[in-house]
Amino acid sequence: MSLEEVARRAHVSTATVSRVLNNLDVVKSSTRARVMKAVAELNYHPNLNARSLAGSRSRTLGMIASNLENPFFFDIFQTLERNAREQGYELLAAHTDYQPEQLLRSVRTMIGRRVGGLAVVVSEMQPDLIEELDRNRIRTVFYDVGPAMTGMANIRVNYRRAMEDLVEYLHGLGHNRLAFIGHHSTLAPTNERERAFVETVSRYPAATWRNIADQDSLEGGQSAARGLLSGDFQPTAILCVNDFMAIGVLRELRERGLRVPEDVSVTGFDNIRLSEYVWPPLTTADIPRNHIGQLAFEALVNDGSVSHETVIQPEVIVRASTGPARS
Amino acid sequence: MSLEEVARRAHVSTATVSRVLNNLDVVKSSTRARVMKAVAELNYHPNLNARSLAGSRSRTLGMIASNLENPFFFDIFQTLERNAREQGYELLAAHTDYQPEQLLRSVRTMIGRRVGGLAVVVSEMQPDLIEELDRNRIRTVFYDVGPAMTGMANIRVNYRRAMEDLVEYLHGLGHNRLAFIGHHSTLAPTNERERAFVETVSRYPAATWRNIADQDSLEGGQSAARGLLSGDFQPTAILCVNDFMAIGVLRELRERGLRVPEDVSVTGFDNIRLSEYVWPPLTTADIPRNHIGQLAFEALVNDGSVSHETVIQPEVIVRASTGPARS
DNA sequence: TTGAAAGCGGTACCAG
DNA sequence: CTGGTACCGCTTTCAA
Repeated sequence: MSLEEVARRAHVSTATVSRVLNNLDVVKSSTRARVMKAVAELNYHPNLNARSLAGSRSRTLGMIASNLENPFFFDIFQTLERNAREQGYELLAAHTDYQPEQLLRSVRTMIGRRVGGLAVVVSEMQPDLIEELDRNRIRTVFYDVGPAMTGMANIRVNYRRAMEDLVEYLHGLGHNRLAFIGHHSTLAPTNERERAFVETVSRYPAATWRNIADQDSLEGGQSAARGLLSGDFQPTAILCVNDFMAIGVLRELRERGLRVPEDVSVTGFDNIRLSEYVWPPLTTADIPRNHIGQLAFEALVNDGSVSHETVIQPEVIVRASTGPARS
Repeated sequence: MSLEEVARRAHVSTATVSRVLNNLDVVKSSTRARVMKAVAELNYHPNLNARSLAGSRSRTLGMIASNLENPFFFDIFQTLERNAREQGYELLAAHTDYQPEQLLRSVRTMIGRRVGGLAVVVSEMQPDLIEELDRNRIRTVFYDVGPAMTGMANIRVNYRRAMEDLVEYLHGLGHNRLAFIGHHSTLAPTNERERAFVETVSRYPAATWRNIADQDSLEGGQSAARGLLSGDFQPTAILCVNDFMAIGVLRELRERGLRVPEDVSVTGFDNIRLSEYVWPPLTTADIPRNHIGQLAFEALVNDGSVSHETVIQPEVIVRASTGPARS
C-alpha cells in the first residue's frame, strides 16, 4: 500500500498526501483532514526506504561503537537514541567488536543508508575510513579517535589527567607495585590511559610496574588478572582501563583468596552504574556518558557549525575498592 | 556516485553492473572483471535504500527488544546479529523500554523499512500490533508473547517449571518466608514466573510470601528490595524475576548489613554472565540466549516452514547466593 | 550474455 | 493551495 492509494482514497494527488504527511502547512485544513482520514482508514505507513531515497536530508542517524556490551558504550547509545527519537530521527546502531574489518562494514552500511549524521565511538579508526566518510559527505562526530584537522566534530576526554590522579592517589596510599590492565585495540584512547599510567609511575623511583592486556569483557578482565598474578610480580594495586574489565579482575582476586582492598587495591574507569553494585564498589574515574551522547547528537543535527573539539574532564571517584598498601 | 557512473566507466549497462554486484553468474567473466575494476576504482558502494526499494526480498532483519541494557536481551541480539552478518543480512535493532507506545513506533519503523524478518522479544505485545505485522506480510518470530494461533513462529520458555524448582529447592532448605521481585510489564512472561511462584508457595501450608515489582534495572532491583525490607515482612529468601534485578537486590541487602546467604538467600533468573561475577554469585535458572538467537534467525530466514512453536527448558543452577534458612 | 526501460514509493519543483 | 511530473538509485523483466 502506497501514497497513491491514499491519494486515490482522499481524492487528491500524491503530492498533497506527501505534504500532509510532512506537515507542510500549506495544505487547506479541510483537505488535510480528508487525507488524514484516508491514512488512518488504510492504516498507511510510509516506506522509509523510498523516503530516504527521494528526500534530501536524511532523518536517520547512525552510531558505530566498539563494544555495545560494555555499558559505557551502551549508555552513550541510549542517550543518543533518546535524543534522536525525541527530535524525530531514527538511530541505526552497529558495533565492531574492535575488529577493523567490521568497522569497515559498518561504515559502508552507514554510507549505504545515507545517514544524515554518524557518531563514531570506536578505538580502532583508520585514516582511510575517515577519508571515505568525508568523500561521501557524511557529517560525522568522533569520540576520541577523530583526526585533529578535519571539519568533523570531535569529542575528547582528558584521560591522562585522570589517570595521573589515580596513580598519585594510590602512590600516596603507599602502593609501589602497580599493574595496568588494558584491552586489545589498535589505537589511541586506551593507549593514552596506558601511557599516562607508565609515565606517571615512572616518576616515582621506588615504584615498579607491569602491564597486560586482554579482551574488553568480564572474562577478559579475569583472564588478564590471572595472567598477571600467576607471574612473579605481585602488585598491591591494579588499575584497569575500564570498570567492565575491573569487574572481571575482582572475581579473579576473590577466587585466589585475595581481599580487596586489604591485599590488593583495584581501580576502574568510566563509572558505569555497575561499578557501584559490585563488591567492593569500584574506585574509578567518571566519564559523563550522557553528556557525551548529548554533545554527539548536537554536533550531528545542529546545523553547520560543527567543527568543535570538545574536551571532557573525568573526575576521580573514590570508593571501597582501594585502600592503604599492606605494610 | 551511482550505478550509472560505474556502468559508464566499465562501458556496460547499469543492468550488467547490478548483475555483477549481485553475483548473478550469467555475466561473462571478462566483463565481470571490467566492472569489478570500475567499482574498485570509484570506490563505489550501493545505496541500500534504493536497493531495498527496488528489490524483492529484503536483506535486512529487525529485532525489537524490551530492554537492551539487560544483558539477557543483549545476548540474544548479539547472536542474532552475528548470524545475520554471516549470512549477509543487516540487523536493525530497536528497544522499547517496556513502553507500549515505543513498541508501536518500533514496529512501524520495521514495517517502514520493509525488513525481511522481525524478531520480537518483548513482554508487552498487543494483539493489534500482531495483526498489523500480519497485514503487512512481515515474517515474524516471537519470543514468549506470540499468539498461539498465527502462522508466525514462536519461541517459548517453560518458566513455570524452573520457578517451581527454585521454590521447592528453597523450601527444602527450610525457607518459609519468601518474596518475589518482579518488574513492571504489561504481559505474560514475567507474570508467568510470578504466578508459578505464588502457586508453588501456596502448596506449602507453613510458607508465607510477598511480592513487589519495580523497573527492570539495577536500581529497580535495589529499590524493590528496599520497599520490601522496610515493611513488616522479613523474608529469608528473595526470588527475582531475573539476574539483572537480583544484582540490585544484593546491593540493598549489603547496605542493610544483611549477609547473603546467611541472613537472606537470593535467586535470579537467566544466568547472564554477570551472575557469576557478582558476590555472591547467583543461584539462577539458565535460559540459553544463544540458542534462542539461533532459533530466531533460522525461523526468519529458513524459507517458508515457519510456524513452529519451540519450547525451551531452563535449568536451575545453584551457586553461593542461596543456603539454609536461619534457624 | 547484454541492454533498454518499466517500475519501487516517495519528494520537490513548476505551473496553475 | 493543489496537481503534474521528473527524478532518487537500483532491480528485473523482455528483447535482442
